[in-house]
Amino acid sequence: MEDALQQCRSQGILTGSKKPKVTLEIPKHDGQGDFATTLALALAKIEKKPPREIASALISILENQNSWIEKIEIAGPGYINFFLTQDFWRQTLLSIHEQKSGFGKTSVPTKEKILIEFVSANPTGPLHVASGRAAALGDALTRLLEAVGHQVDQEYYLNDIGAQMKLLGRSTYLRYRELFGEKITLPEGSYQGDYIIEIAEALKQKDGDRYLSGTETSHLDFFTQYSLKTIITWIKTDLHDFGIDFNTWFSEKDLHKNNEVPEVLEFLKSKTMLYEKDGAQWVSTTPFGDDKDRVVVRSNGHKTYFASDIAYHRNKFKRGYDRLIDIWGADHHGYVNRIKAATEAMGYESGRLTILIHQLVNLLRDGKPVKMSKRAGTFVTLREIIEEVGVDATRFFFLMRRSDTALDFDLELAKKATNENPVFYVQYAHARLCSILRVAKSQGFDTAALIKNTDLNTLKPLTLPEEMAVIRELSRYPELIHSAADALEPHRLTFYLQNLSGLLHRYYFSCRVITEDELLTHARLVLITAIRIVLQNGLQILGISAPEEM
RNA sequence: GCGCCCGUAGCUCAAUCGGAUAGAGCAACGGCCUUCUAAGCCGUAGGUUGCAGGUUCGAUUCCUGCCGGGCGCACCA
Repeated sequence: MEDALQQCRSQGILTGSKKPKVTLEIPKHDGQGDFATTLALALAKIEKKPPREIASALISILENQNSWIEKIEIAGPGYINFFLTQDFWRQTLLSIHEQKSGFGKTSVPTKEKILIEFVSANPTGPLHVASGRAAALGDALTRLLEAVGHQVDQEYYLNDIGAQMKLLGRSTYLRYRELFGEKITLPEGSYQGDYIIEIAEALKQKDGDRYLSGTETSHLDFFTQYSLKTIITWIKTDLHDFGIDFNTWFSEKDLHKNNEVPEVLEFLKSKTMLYEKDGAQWVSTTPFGDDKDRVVVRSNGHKTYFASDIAYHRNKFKRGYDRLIDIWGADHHGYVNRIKAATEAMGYESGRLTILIHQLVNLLRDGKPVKMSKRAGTFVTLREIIEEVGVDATRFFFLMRRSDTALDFDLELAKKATNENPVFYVQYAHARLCSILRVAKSQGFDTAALIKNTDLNTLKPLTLPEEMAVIRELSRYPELIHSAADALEPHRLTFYLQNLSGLLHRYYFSCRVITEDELLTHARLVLITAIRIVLQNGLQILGISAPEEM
């Protein structure tokens, strides 16, 4: 297109100098070609000529230039619609079989080194639903970004120090005493879930009554560390069973141990981004878009949580990452501006930190909201959900919506979900393909050999509109992966897979793959194995299995 | 009060950088299994894209105001 525009200008047909961006899109409706461009519309203003006139000038250059082009039409106000030959589409099947699991991924080895931090729930209890959404999102994003050539590490930030930790230790300690018949009252803000009793019980089994004597203070640290260790193990196990193993578990305690918080404050001071007021130390975040400057050291000498957060982000950058992605729940969105401002104050480009906000999950049971509170212990855990619903369905469910819309997760619905859960629709499409392949094999077809001997000629029997529709959708896959990765929106992939599955089911219904006609059967086997590859590739990115039978 | 996110079919959601006639699933209604898996397919119905302006060839998309919902606004962690 760009060449055509250039030629028009050098031949004096068009006279403008500005060059609009040339984009190709896939039209929504039949009869509008395989690809279309709005270039003539965009040029109309620059050239001061009617768009249709510009379009016909462009077409005169474009015609007969490319053997894939069947015909070109001008439509509506000045769209240029391209109709491509069937060979063009068939040829994408060859490239799918050539690239296999690499189809849709870029061949460029490493573009950027990215650290994606997600879940990072406080280790004061088992993971619950909202963390599951973050987990599914972060994990799918990781593979999406890897598919387009980035190197991605996954990190979990552990808030393993501070007041919450003390409270956790205290809660376990009191439950422990309770197990020996003592009457206790849990203070305001304690963790009251049954899992605390579970931890205390395990300790009683292991060590008996040895912590009954002595003061609470003398045992508190032990109880804190013991509870913490137990809970971290739970969290790791739950995530592992959900299909996620983080590259690093970053401890806030280590951050303090290594003196990084005071260091970052010194660093900010050296950049004149730190000042003292009212006995406290403040970071200048306002010049970078924050509403107000923020306190990092309180007048009582205590460093705020925000101070550790700044130090943590500096630590990430210093480890050599080009880009950081944080995934936070909507309940933390108020912190986006300040942490972005703080990283800018340290001198890091704002574009290098992306904070992705996901809206909260409304857990429903029979359509009624389940009130959840970690402290009161009334929450549904991620484990409970994956045990009841299954990993595949849970992940798919979490990834079906754009991250910035609230997600209703009805447990009863998800549990009985056979009809209503779309993951089955996609997985069934895959299983169906496998089933055809099994039958083909039993009838003596060697699909692998057929694929090896495929070329444009052997694909000629593929002529039906249903077949072209599927192939067109397959060819769209690499571009879809790129745009989903750029936008950090894995949900686009779930929609794509549902759509592709729909095309397959429709094709299955209207055409038989295995027929008397051997050449046709060959071509169709090549087609369905290509569909299978794309379904597998897509499901792999989402972290969902592709079953061969259902 | 201020800030961020969302308002699209009865419900849950899409809509490729501002593009053509706004699409799926579920629910409803009517059809399709002597055939490679009916966890499937086909058809019908369903809309003033919250409201009102603005920007332009063109707006679900961008801007302003309003209405409604969610979340957040500490020298807390």
